Amino acid sequence: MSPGEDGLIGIPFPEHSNELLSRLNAQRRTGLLCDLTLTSRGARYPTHRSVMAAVSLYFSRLFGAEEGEEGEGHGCSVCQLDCVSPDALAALLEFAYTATLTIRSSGMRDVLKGAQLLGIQCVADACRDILGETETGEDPAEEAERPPSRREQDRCAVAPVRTLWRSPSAPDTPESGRPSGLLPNGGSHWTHRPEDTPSEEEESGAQGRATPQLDQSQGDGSGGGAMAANGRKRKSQMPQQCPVCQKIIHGAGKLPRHMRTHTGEKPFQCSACGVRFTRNDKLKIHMRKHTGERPYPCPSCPARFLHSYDLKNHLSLHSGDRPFECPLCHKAFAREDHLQRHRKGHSCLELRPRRPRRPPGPRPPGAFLQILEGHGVPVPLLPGARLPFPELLWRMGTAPEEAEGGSASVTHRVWEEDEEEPDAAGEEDE
DNA sequence: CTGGGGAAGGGGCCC
DNA sequence: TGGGCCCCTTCCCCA
Repeated sequence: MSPGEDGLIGIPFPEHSNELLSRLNAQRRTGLLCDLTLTSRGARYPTHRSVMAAVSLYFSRLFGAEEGEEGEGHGCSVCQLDCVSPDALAALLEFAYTATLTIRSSGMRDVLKGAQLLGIQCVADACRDILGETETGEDPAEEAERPPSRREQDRCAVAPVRTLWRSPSAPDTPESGRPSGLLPNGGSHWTHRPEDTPSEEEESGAQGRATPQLDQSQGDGSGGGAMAANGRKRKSQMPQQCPVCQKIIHGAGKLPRHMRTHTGEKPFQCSACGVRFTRNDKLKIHMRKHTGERPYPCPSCPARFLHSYDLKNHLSLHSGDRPFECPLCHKAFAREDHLQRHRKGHSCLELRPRRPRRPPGPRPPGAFLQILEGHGVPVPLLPGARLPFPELLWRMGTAPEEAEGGSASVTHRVWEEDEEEPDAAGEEDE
């Protein structure tokens, strides 16, 4: 920079946000600087007010309202949230500090409920997507935007809530400005508890539990790690179910890799250009661009390629092979994805002739949802059936009812026996 | 619309 | 069981 050009220089530290969150999480786990304790049915979760206010609209408003009041202490507060199950609360806290929501499929609904109550919209949206739900009767955005009502909190409590419990020392202050359903307790203790749950004082033995329970046991089998009791050798490629999208991940050690597709975590950074990747092998391939390495030479010409599949595509040009032919217009393509793209176009849809019906009989398991991606063929669903993440299920290649625990509420067929078979069905049997 | 490059994500195999 | 490596499919983007 020349003298006189006193411009601002922005130096990015892409790791900063991750490190910051990681250190806050470490503080939470050790209780360091925690100024807020959330409790749920005996479980205690030390946390930080600032973090909760940042992640939760509910706490944002709660602490915002408190900010304006005088005489309210800012020491260590306790907020009793019996209307959110302990596991769901733990998962939401873990999300707040790690940007990763790790839950069992069986607990999805509790987490959704908790996220709605606490105004953590992104989590609520994700849970609703996975559950295939839409907000019933209300605008989802508005639902997540407003703090939970007293009625909602009552509805979600484990035991029926008849009265709001409050400490005898709690002053008789009006509730205006404070999230409904919570009452102050000495300025720093809000509670909303069922009558039959122990009070904080009674539950002094309850220890803080700030970590999700997923890693403790997968007794419900959703983790796919169950070992046969007969001593038979463990299957080496035990499939595991993603707790977020319910997808079955095949291959030992592949679940953490898959989970990064949800978290967006990209721990592998290119030392040359700073680009980050979710996987080490992708970074390795990327590095070839910097090193100039092209390990896949064409035997017929000087061309060299970064990827083996690039070479494969290239070789088809030499050979002239176009093995992928459109069944409608009979145009041939060297690449399957180009054929798929072609078939998605309108031209073939319009010219599409009626194809013979598939003979009756069982369909291959992998044939389920592929037609969804086909030529705009209407998908006959059973009445009331919904299809969450259709593209996901389509990728899975399994019927929802075949997927373990995933989208269990989705029961539908793709076609009726009397209906015309979609084009893609001819390719399913591969 | 097509050809080609590249990225993303999943599965198989191996250690 | 986790991770590395490789191959594959699919999708996106650009010319």
